[in-house]
Amino acid sequence: MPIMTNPTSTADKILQCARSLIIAGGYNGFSYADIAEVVGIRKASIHHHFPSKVDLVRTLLERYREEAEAGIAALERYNPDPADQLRAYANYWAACIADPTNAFCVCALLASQIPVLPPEIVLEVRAHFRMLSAWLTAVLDKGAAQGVFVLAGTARSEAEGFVAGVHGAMLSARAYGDDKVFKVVTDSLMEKLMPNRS
Amino acid sequence: MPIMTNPTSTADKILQCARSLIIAGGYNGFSYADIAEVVGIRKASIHHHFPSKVDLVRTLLERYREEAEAGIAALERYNPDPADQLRAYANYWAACIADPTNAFCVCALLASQIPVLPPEIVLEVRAHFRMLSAWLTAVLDKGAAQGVFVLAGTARSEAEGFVAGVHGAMLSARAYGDDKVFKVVTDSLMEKLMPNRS
DNA sequence: CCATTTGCCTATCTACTAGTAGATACCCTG
DNA sequence: CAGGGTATCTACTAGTAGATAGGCAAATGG
Repeated sequence: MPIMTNPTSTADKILQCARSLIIAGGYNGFSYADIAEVVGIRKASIHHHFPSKVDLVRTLLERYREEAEAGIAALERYNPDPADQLRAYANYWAACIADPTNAFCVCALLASQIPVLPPEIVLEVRAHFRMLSAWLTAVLDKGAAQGVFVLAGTARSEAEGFVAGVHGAMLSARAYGDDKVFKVVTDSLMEKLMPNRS
Repeated sequence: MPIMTNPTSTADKILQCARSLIIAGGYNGFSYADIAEVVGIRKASIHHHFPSKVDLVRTLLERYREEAEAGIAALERYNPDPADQLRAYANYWAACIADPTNAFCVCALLASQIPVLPPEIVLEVRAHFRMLSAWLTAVLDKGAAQGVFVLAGTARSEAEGFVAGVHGAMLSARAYGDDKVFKVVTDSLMEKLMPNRS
C-alpha cells in the first residue's frame, strides 16, 4: 500500500471533476478530454487510473454512495428528532443547489438516462434510490410512532413521494434557473407531514 | 405550401424518432446516425430537413409544446371538474410510462441537462415548465374555490409541488425499473389535495 | 414543357470520442 | 545499486460526432 503522496490524489481530483461534469450534463455530457483539461493532465493518464469510462463512473458512484450513507449517519447523530432529520436533509440539498458544481444528485441525474447507461452504472443508481427510500421510510415510521408526523398513506409510499418531490424540485430549480423553487417545494413537503404545526 | 405527400412525412418521422431518442438518453444521448438508421435515410438527408441539431431539437420542442397545450385543452373540455383534470393528467403520464419510447416528459429530461444545453433549447424547456405550472395553478385555484381541493399553501406553491412530484415520480419509476411507483406517488399527491374524501 | 424546387443520395470534411502503445521519470524496497 | 511499481507523458488508433458540397431524380408550377 503506497503512501498517499498528495492530500487529494490525482485519482481523487479526476473523480471529483467527473462528478461535477456528470452533474452538469450526465453520462454522455463529458469526455476524458474535459477531465484532462480541468485536472491538468493528459487523457492517457486518466486511463491509467480508470481503464474505462465505466470504471471511472462506477468508482465515482461507489464513493458517492459511501458519502451519502456517511452523511445520513452523521445527520442522524446530530438530529435525534425525525422532523429535524428531514429538515437537515432538505437543507443539505438547498445548500448544494446554490453551488453550480453540486446542484443535483448524481444518481438522480443518471437515473434520467438509464436506458442508455451501461448496466453496471444502472445497478449503482438503483441501489442509491433504494437506500434513500429505505432511510426515509424508517424516518417517517419513527416520526409517525412519536406523533411528529401524520402520514396519509404508508410510510413507504410517503417516503417515495418525498424522494420524488425532492428530485422533482431539483429539476424545477434547474428548469427555472431559480433556486427558490426548491425551498418552496420542500417546505411544502415538510408541512404536509406535520399538519398540526403552525 | 407544397402538398404533404406522405401521411407522415420524413420530417415528421425524424422528429418523432429524435423525440424517442431524447426521452431515452437526452440531448447528447443520440446522434444523426441513430436517427438515420431508424428512419431509413442517410445522415445528410436529415440535415436537409434540419440544418443543425439545434434546429431539429428546437422544432421538436415547439411541436411538443403545441401538443401539450392541445392535450391540456382537450383534457379540460372532457373533464370540467378540477379533480378529474388532475386525475386525467396523472393517468396520461401513467399510460406513457408503460411505453418505453414515451416514458418521460421530453422537457423534464432536457431540464436535467440544462447546463450543457444550447440556449435556444433551454428557453423552450423553461417555457414548458412555466406553462405547466401556470395551468396547474389555475386548476388548483378553481378546485379550491369549488371546495374540491384543500390547499396547504398558495395555489402556486402547491402547483410547483405537484409538477415536481410528477417529474420526480417519472425519475423514480425509471430508477427502480418499476412503473408502479409512479402511480403510488401521484395517487399520494392527489390524496393530499383532497383530504376529506375516502 | 421547361425551370425550379424538393428530397435524397454519395462522398467528404473537421473535430472529437474512448482507448492503446510505448517511453520516461520517479520512488521505494530488497 | 537493481528491480518493480506508479504516474505521467507523446503519439497513435479506429470509430463517431455534426456538418458540407455537389449530383441526380421526381414532382411542381408558370
